[in-house]
Amino acid sequence: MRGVLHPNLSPGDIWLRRLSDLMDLSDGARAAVREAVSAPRNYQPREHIVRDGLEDNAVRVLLSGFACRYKYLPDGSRQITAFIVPGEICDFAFLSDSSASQSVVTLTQSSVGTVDLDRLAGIVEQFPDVMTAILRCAAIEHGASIELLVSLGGRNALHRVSHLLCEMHFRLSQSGLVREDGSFDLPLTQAELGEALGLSTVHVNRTVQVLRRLGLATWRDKVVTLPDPQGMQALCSFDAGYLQSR
Amino acid sequence: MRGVLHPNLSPGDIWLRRLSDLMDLSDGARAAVREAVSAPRNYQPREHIVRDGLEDNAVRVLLSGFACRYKYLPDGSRQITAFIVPGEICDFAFLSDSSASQSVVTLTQSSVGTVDLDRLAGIVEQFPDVMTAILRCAAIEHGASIELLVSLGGRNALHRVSHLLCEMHFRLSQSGLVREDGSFDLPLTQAELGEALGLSTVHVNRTVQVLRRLGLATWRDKVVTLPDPQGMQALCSFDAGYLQSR
DNA sequence: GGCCTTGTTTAACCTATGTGAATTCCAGCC
DNA sequence: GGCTGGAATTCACATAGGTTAAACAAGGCC
Repeated sequence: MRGVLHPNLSPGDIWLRRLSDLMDLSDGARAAVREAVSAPRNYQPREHIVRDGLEDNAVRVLLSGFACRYKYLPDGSRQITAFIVPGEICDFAFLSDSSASQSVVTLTQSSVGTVDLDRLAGIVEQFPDVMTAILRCAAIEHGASIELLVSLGGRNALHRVSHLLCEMHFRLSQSGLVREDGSFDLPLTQAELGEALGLSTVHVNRTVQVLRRLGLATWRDKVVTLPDPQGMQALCSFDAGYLQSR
Repeated sequence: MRGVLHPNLSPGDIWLRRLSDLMDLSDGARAAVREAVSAPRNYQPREHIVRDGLEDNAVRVLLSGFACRYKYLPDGSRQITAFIVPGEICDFAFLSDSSASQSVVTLTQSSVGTVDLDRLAGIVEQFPDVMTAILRCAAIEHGASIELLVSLGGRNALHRVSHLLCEMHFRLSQSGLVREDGSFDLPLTQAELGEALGLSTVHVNRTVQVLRRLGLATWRDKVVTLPDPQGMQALCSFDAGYLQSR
């Protein structure tokens, strides 16, 4: 039956889509990429995908669900450093076998595909554009960290929250996960948002309510709607440049 | 006279030292790297090395002096995202012609060497280890951003300041810029420290004084001394892992 | 239907850090 | 030897956001 019911669907498609957005890829490269992604493995919510940056010679791509990267602080609290949405690479340590030990954990039920590192090396050798695309992923990921750093260092709570909502809106729309009416699933708790934005749960809540009162955002049952995306972006001076390839 | 007075000194040496620390390089690779670095160009304090991420096909390496990378916030204030010390690459945008527009500006009189991108491509092709070393630089740089992000999101003022001092101590010692007695030049103003750590100048000052009273750090005339590095590291749970290659 | 559990919301109070404005310090300079 | 300008320091006061705890809502489960 393999391939009969979904002759054109493969787990690697979502990653392929992401890479193709960042770099024009030849048909050969496209085929190689999509075939390189393994059968997905499923994860429960709060299950670790990567622990302390320890790897096993594979690139992991989130195929569905929601995850985050984080580091622990000495007092036991957790600083979330990035949210990971479908189509994105979970951890870029493979690029340099670096030792910056972050962990990656799911926030919802998720599925993850893996690409064997040796196999990827072969693909990259044959199709250098794939390496370019991956480096662009890494650069965007770095750009997003920097933007979060800027939020933490220089923006107040209202701007932090709205900037993050704008970012998620943009990223999820890239992956085709924003609905017609502008709403999208954001399966985070307010506590988790706080762990990323350096805010207490209570204050995240206060801030979300301000956005509601301003008519700029609603967030109920894990669904966010931005009725006035322009106004939202204006509020926090959001500019998606850092999420795009030039 | 060229080469006579300093037969073994070349502007590229400091970069070579850095790359060699991160990756064992063959003699051929070493020679290629050191010869690839152009004659240094000098910069005055507060002069831009890179503006808005705009490039001109060259990698820039800080050879001497002190610089920082930053982004402006909408209110005109500046968030410093990284300090750059001698031997480090000013901007990694060349790796992916990314569009995350940061600027790099000197903090002191500095000299900068450039490596032509085409030439670097040739070197990398012949000596892939050089690429590995550069990717490790990039990973460490990313690790440092993440650590700053963690500081801003989760550490109080005292921990932020001491963590940064520990980091500078470590990085400068890697470049051989820490003296026997443990002191090192830190040519920043307290205002600039605040722009990196998300603190007001006044509060940076208060915090430095606490460190002085604790006997953990002195900072006078742009010279920092950490009389008790262990104690300092313990105070802020500093772990240099993120600054090293595994 | 009652009862956990997890997440959101509200309220009262507290504190780390910001702000604005002097003041002091010091290095260069005329 | 006084003047100037940037940096460090001090002081008085303001506030954004943290903390603790309690109330509330809703989904799963026996």
